[in-house]
Amino acid sequence: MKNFVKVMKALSDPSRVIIVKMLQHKTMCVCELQELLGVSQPTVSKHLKILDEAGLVCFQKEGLWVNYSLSDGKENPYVANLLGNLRYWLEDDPRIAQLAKRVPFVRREEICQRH
Amino acid sequence: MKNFVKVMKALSDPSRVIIVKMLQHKTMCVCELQELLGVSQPTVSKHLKILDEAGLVCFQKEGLWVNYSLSDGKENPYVANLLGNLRYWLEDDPRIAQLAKRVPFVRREEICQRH
DNA sequence: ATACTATATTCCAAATTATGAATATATTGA
DNA sequence: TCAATATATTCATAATTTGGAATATAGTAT
Repeated sequence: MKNFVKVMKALSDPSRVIIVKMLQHKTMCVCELQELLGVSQPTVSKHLKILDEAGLVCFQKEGLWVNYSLSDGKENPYVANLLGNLRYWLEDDPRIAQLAKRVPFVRREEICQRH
Repeated sequence: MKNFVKVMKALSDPSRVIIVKMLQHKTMCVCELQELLGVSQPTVSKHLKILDEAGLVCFQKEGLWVNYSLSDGKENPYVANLLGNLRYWLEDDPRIAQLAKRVPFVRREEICQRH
């Protein structure tokens, strides 16, 4: 129950749903997501932590960058099912469709100082 | 997006998840659910309203009683999918398993004054 | 070591949510 | 019409959540 509710809660916030939908297109670091969503860096970090703790995303450190990607959901049936369905769900959402178009052009080299 | 988040939010609360799991077994009125969950009547009513507005449950009035049952989810893909999966999910949750055993013995005639 | 920078965490205020007591509503039966 | 009752709503309060400013942490390069 606790685990199920944690996954539902994680997907109960539009910003986090958008993060998930964007990560379907590309693994991204915090600053790329920040640029895309237009919110503060701590806000993105906190959303990512909630998604991580629900098992929806995972991350890999690469120097100063932390690359976030979608979890494969192997150890969590709720995650596997929802991430699978979210490939199709919300594709017609205006905001998501609009942001998705920008994903290929969001590049950390152009956002961050160090590169 | 709004609709998706509404469904996720509705399933983000343990009490509401329990209500859904109990309604898998039997259509029940408010007082039966109240008795089963052990919370106040207004609390049950409000949880049911949230579930109703998310499209997860529907109700039918029968005199003073209002019978709640699971929605068929026909007009909502998120609802259809989640209610379908919830037939299997959480079956091994201790609290849910324990409450489910009591469902057949919760009868409005023994709870309510009027019958 | 030191300066720099991407990310995480802390702290706080505003917004939202959950709960129950009190009250209102609606249906029934006399 | 009036009393009784199942459910819904209102109101107040405590708990949780969200977002950003400020700060801490960790990795990099000089």
